[in-house]
Amino acid sequence: MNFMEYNFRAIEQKWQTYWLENKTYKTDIRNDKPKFYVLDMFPYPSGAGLHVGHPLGYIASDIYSRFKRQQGFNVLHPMGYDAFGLPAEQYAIQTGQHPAVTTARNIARYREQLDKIGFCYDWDREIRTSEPDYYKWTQWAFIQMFNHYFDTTLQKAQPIASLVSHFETKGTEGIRAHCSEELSFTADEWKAYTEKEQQEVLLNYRIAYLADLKVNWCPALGTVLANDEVSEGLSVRGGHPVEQKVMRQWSLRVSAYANRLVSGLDTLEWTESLKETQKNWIGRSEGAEMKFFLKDSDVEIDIFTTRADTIYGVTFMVLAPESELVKVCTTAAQTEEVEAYLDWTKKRTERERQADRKVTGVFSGSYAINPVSGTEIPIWIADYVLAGYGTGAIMAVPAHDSRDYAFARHFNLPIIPLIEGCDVSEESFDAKEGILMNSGFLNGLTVKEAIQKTKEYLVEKAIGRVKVNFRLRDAIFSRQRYWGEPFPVFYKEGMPYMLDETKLPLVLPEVDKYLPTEKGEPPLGRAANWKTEEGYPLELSTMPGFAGSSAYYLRYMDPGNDKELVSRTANEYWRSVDLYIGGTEHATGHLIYSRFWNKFLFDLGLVCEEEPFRKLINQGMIQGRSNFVYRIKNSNTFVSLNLKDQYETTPIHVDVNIVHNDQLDLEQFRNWNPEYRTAEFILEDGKYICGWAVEKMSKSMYNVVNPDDIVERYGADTLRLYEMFLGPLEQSKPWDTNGIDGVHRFLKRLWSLFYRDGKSMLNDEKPTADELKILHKTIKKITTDIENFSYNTSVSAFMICVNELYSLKCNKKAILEPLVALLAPFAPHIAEELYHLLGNSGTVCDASFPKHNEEYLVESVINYPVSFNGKVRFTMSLPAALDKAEVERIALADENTQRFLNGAAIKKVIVVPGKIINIVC
RNA sequence: GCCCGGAUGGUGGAAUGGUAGACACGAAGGACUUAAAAUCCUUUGGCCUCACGGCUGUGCGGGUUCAAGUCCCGCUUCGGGUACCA
Repeated sequence: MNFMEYNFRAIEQKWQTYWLENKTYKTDIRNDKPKFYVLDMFPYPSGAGLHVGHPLGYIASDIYSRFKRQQGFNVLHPMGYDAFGLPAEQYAIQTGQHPAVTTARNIARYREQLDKIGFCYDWDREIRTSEPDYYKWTQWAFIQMFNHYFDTTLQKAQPIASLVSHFETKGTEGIRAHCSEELSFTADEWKAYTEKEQQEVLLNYRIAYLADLKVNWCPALGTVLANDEVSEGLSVRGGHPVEQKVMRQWSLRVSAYANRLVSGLDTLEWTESLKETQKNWIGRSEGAEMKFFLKDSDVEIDIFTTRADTIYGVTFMVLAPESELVKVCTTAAQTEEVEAYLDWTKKRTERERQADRKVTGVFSGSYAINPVSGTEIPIWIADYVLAGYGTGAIMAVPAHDSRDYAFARHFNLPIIPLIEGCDVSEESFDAKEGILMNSGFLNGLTVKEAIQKTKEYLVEKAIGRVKVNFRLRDAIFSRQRYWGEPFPVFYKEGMPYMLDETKLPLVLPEVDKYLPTEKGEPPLGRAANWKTEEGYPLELSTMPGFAGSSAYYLRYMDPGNDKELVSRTANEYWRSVDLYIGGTEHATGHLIYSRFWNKFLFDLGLVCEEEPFRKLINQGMIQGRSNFVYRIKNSNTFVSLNLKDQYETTPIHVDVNIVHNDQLDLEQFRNWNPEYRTAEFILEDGKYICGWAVEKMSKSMYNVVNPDDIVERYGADTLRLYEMFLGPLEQSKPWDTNGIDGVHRFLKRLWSLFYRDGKSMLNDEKPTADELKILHKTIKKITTDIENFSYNTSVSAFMICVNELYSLKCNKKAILEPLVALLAPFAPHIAEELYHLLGNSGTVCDASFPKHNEEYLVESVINYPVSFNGKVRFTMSLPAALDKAEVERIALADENTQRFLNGAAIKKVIVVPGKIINIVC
């Protein structure tokens, strides 16, 4: 097939068909090649389809995959769908349409859009989390978590059976297991427990466990949510209010892995900011746990503090309203007041509590004794102390903690400063610096020394211990929804049991409606025969969104395996993801859960790498760029941007797809909306220029750009190059179609080096030194740019290269052939066409990636800028071979130098060979 | 509040401490064309100058250096994350 001009539609269609028919992107284990695993965060297939923001990361990973393949790696680059989720279910509730139907339709649409962009995915490995043969392994992993506990000494998961045998011989003595609550019983007591009691005890240790928890309940969605699915008291999906509620729910003991989740970060090539986000979320803090005693009683109140050094400044204690000690500490006289306060706090939603930071609290009536100073201090109850963190009780040091300070001021409690020279008359002194005073044996020490000394003292006197606390909470794993993985769980006497693995997958049943039952049970309560063969009822909740995405990268290694999640052979070959590209929004959700899940499987010896994602790149968000027209008040007349100030106008969003380079297509505008059929315009220079603003990309702003439309108009290669040209990959930027003509022009110009006026321009002439220099400079630049994910500068390097070859009228195969191989990762369609035009067969995907030759890059002459006191005045060309002294001598002798010196004395001359000459005078 | 990023022409952006503004868009002028599109050529940070050329310039104020967009200190401001976490 010959093309008169760059006919991208025909070219792209031709090669997409070829790649499909020849299974160009099929991947298998190849022991003769090193592997490389490139992964995109798989999408949730929403009804809206892809907009131009979605492919940004996919294009970046595609370029890298193709690059690695051309360098001789066996590249695994799969794609699939995170197909369970709320939107399909909400849609089902409204329409009665089964979520599987909408999901399948959306996937088909996604696939069609993805195919048009020419990605090198191995679609034979596609997975969908909502397919039973996939979620079988999600259910299977859950069973393993149920059957294991976390040994805190070994810092790894162990079979629950070994815990049971320990209980049988020694009870809880010497148990080092991560648990919800510290238990204590003997072997005999254990044996005396009923089956039900034993099961209840074991739930306290299991990695997947059922417990009564204070959860985030979202009434509008009718389900509980994990902490990362709630932001500022509202659900992340939908923005509905969330309240706190105690419910019996499945949870994953993610917190057991907190230590390893923090330390593992050091082994990863992630950005510092992402590691920092995870560290903050996990929230490791080193401190001390300390025992206070209730006055005249042996009731013990444990507190956690990171400022053990401030012990002499404790002037009161505070309990969280939910603390079990509240009842114990409340005196008869205070009961009424305390109960009124508890009632009030219970009614407050999380959102109200966060929005309204008024100081509130109530005195319990009791006093505690400071274990170090022996001072008597009042015990208060206040909701600024959280039940879920530390021990739910604090020692308050108003002089050195701003929250305690506000509280002390409000209730007129004493404030004792402990740092020499600090001023606490207006605010607390929170900094961890200074010299201690008013602090008994700690006086004269620095804060750091005092913290250490206090910790030693606590241990010595047995009134406390060194403790590391984590902010990370266990992940709530139940959702009261339909469209998710069913739990492989049945109930016997109210206790949960796992289905036998041979019964997996437990397939999601049909229901008549996707709503809770009349009794308020989740939708699965509507399913007929939702019980085991033996008649035991099955779990009614389903798993959350992150369940299916937690181990999907493993499944891609061996997607068809019906015996195992992944075979040992496949896992040992592909190991872990070498490059993972996706958005930062998953920093505290998916990326924590996946790491946890993988570490658990690693502990069981089922996967060979402890960390799933070695290198991770976050592509920036593509924001919308909206266009506006300006309607003159009370008329149907629109005035162009630069004339609008002469009138009283209202800005109106206009569909960006009928605006080109900020110029409105008047005809399309009139047809866009019947209201504008009769619109009149006041133009500038015969054009209507629109205003613009950067906003979120959304339908209501009419700024959604569909990649299909871009492909239709310019071709996939232009879309790919343009998305990369837009700016640095990791930076957020607005989508702005202005400028796309530039990269399209580049491809046309490249084409014209090969083919012009209907005939081939190619020749076999020997390249000149200049041409070789252009080529090799480009090879070098592109190679380092790809390795640094600096794709925007790659595209400009290609433009420079083609512009230079164009002005040299270079149509030599010897230059153009390597150039095509170099461009192939970025613009595979045109590269494939040109590769064949050059007489090659097979696919450009296997053309080896060119290597630059430094010999061609040697400069013989250098254009030295000569500056005086750092200010450049003129340049001079000198042979590159000259050494420092010679350059200096020639430069000083130059008449220009004498002119700019103008008689001044030279103090110093700096010569950086190959760079610059600077004369100080 | 705390943590992490940014701030460079009309616009997107380039620049291992070494000629700021590469590359591209837009704009202006020109060639070709009946015209448009496409293509090609020229100019394009600001100010002064007929010109040669000069001055100025990377959010603000200091500093280090022969030399700072780049390093250090102090601010302003815009994003993102996170929060009564003791």
